[in-house]
Amino acid sequence: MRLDESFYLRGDVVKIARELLGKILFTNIRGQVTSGIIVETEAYSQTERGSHAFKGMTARNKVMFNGGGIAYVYLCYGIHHLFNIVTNVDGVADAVLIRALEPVKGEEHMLRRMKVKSPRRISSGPGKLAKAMGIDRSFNGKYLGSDDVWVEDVGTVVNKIKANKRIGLDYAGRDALLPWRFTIQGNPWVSKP
DNA sequence: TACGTGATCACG
DNA sequence: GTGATCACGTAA
Repeated sequence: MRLDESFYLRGDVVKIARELLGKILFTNIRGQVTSGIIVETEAYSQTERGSHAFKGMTARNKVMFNGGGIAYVYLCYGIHHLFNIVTNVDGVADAVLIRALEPVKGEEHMLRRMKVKSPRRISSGPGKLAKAMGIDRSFNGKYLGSDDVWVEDVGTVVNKIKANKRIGLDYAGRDALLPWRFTIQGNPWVSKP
C-alpha cells in the first residue's frame, strides 16, 4: 500500500525515519520502474544544526518548509544528488535523508545508470542510490504520491533497528552526536561506515 | 588519505 | 561579484 500524506505530515521526524526502514521506494522514469527496500535513513529536524533549514528558509531549502510528503533533492559536492523526504506540517522544515536501498525491481536499469555490468553495491549510499534510481534535481518538490516517485508499505516487519550518529556533519557541533541515523541491523546493503 | 566538482550562501 | 564550504564516492 502506498504511503499517503498522513504518514509524512506527523510531527516526529525521528519516528518517521525509523518507520521508513523496510518500506519500498519506487521511481518511474519514462516507464522504467525501479524499486528498493529502504535500509538506512537519517532524520533532520529544523531545530538542530545538522539541518539545512536550521538558519531559516533559503532558495535551496524552501521546499522543506512545505507540508510533508514531497521530495527535497539537492546537489552535494558538485556531483551527487541526495534524496530526502519532507515531513511535518506546512511551515516546519523536517526531512528524512534516504541513505541506502536494497534493490528489488528494475536492477537492470540501475546497473545501466551506474555504468556497471554486474550486480554490485549500486545503492549503498545516498549519492549512489539517487543515481541508480534516476533521481535528480527535477524531483525537488515533487509530491510522493506522483507517478514518478512514491513509497509503499508491503507489511515488512523490521526486527532490529540500529541507531548511530549521522554521517558527515562535523560542522554541526554537538548536534552531530544525535543518534538519528537508522539502519536495519545486519543488512548487507547498508552503506559502509 | 586526497580530491573532484559546482551549487549555494554569507559576505560586501 | 567572490570565496569557503559541502548530509559523497572513488581511487590509492
